[in-house]
Amino acid sequence: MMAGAHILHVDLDAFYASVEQLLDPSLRGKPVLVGGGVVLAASYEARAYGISAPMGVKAALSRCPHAVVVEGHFHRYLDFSQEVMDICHDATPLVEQISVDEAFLDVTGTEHLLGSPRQIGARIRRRVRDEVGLPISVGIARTKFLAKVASGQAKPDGMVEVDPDSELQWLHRLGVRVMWGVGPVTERALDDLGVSTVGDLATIPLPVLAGRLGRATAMHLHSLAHNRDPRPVVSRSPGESVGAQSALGMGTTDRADLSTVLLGLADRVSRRLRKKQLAGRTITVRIRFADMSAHTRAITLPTAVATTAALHHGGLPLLDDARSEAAGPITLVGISVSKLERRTELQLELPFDDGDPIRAGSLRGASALLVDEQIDLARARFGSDAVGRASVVLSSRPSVPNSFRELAEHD
DNA sequence: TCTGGGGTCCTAGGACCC
DNA sequence: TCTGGGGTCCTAGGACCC
Repeated sequence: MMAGAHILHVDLDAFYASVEQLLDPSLRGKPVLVGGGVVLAASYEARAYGISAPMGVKAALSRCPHAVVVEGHFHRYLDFSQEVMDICHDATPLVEQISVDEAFLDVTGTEHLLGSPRQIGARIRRRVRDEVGLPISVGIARTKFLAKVASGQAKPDGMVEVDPDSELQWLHRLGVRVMWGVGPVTERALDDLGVSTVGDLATIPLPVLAGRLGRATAMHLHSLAHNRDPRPVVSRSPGESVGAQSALGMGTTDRADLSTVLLGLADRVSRRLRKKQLAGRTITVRIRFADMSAHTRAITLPTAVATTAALHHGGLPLLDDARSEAAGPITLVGISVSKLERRTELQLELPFDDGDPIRAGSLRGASALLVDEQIDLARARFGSDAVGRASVVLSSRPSVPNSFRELAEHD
């Protein structure tokens, strides 16, 4: 990193749980769990009992019987997130949002205008607390890695600035789990090498590390342990895949049930693709058996697709194939689309009852709204399985009819 | 503690091309 | 009939993150 860079990492504390406490004052000061089967977020009051995501709610309640479990207002979370990101953008245009509740800010060179990084961080924390109502922690350092670790050390509701003159001393005393890229498996592998702190890690020669962890992981961790992190803060790319998945409780072996689940997921994914005006060439289906073993199948198509029917039609054979890996109930089904392309045209298949059961084709992309209206229209006419029936018709035909323009003209 | 839903990145092998 | 070295694309699995 160039000397003198000033990077902030901002991280909302227990985000979902904090929003719930904001929306319902009776939850404030209490242990709050957001989630259903598993804990998605736990308030700090709950964390004091050793609860953390993704622990099962039952297990969490056995540790803290008086914890309050709430389902969560997931649509609201995005709004709160956006308000916070807007505040960040007031400090610098160079904001890299890395998830719903975190971002990096590069404030290098804004000192004259806005004050020191510490003053900027303090102002962001104050504004988020006063204007949004949420606690947020801030880490300040010369690199993204150190800033991220610092915000972790600052939690909850604090701010930590890493002194540029003593970065290594500060970093090396910490446990390796603070590093991005070290999870349970890597932590165990490092433990076998006698490594428990970042300082320990820095003493291990790169070839030894690579032999144990693989080349890329080794180089990554080796660099970070030696405080080398040249990654710049960049405004976020559009994303590389869109997916949806659903856990099925006890699971099922029934193919019709699985097909229905897949259809629902395909519909969710296709709606999001259309909203972003994206389509993808690779469809990946993922399943899980009761023993948690996971299997995936993928296919890459010659052209990008974005419709429910196309995803369902493409994904069902993949699901069938993945199922052959083992016997027993499927406990999770997921589908995702990658190799995304920006679309100027949107595809659509709809069933009709005028003798010709289906028309399919493309529509000029500016009318994403129109497409959603068309699908809603089809649903209203044919019921919720309209798109499912369309896909059945499609699968019985060798090729997709290509005259949707007619449909657009019909309406 | 028996596990949600959204993602990213890496590895290894195979097919295929020149 | 047997065969190098380099590259790209694809697929399956796995680790990790929030």
